[in-house]
Amino acid sequence: MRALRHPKPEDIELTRVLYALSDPVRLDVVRRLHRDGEATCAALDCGRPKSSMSHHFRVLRDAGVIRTRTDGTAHMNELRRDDLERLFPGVLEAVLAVPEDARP
Amino acid sequence: MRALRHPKPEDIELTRVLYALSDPVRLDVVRRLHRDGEATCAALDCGRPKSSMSHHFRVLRDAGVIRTRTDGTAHMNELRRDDLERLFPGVLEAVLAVPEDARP
DNA sequence: TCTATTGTTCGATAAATTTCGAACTACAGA
DNA sequence: TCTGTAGTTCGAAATTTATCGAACAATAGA
Repeated sequence: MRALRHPKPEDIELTRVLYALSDPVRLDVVRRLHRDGEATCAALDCGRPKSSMSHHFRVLRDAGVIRTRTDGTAHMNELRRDDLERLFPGVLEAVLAVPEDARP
Repeated sequence: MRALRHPKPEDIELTRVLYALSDPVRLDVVRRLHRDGEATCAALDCGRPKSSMSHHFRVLRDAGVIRTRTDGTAHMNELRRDDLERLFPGVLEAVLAVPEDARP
């Protein structure tokens, strides 16, 4: 697989992070990573085809929201809590604290 | 002028709020409203034509981020801090706390 | 080595968004 | 009433995004 690009902390932009979090599918992924700590792409599929999910993972990765490491043939994803908290204190925390059912 | 639609608190969605905040122009508007308390559309133009700004105000209004009241021929805008804080505690606060220059 | 399993990448299509000028509405004031 | 000011709405064009199937790449295991 081609190397997965992860932006350096200095290159993470707030508007981009907010955009990445503004999609229901991606927010769901982020919430599950928050709950489970980390998970493979397969474990996070939201009923969509792999290519669609791959797109969403890329948006999250490019925005700096998640970090993906290779583990065999699987890709293990986790939140970049450390970087995000340092750059935008409280933002991710507050978003994750919102009850999931608030609205579809 | 046609009545400006403001979603009821129960209809405000997190993903929509995040989306509204994910645009540089709109985030700038929100930051200025935070700093100045309230402002007319004219006072908030970001060098763009009125029709473009009007579009952004509508996105913010439809998402539930701002409230617009008519004051003569002017439209006075303010953040819906109360509603947002009750629905999504800390989200707006955290976003507004991020230094403006963080990144273009 | 052959075969699954995992994901990514490539097109292509459909749907949303952004942007802007022009036309229009509403109110205030001379 | 006539004029100016403040914003919205209407198209239309240009970007961007989302989605999905199909093809491809990489690793693990039999």
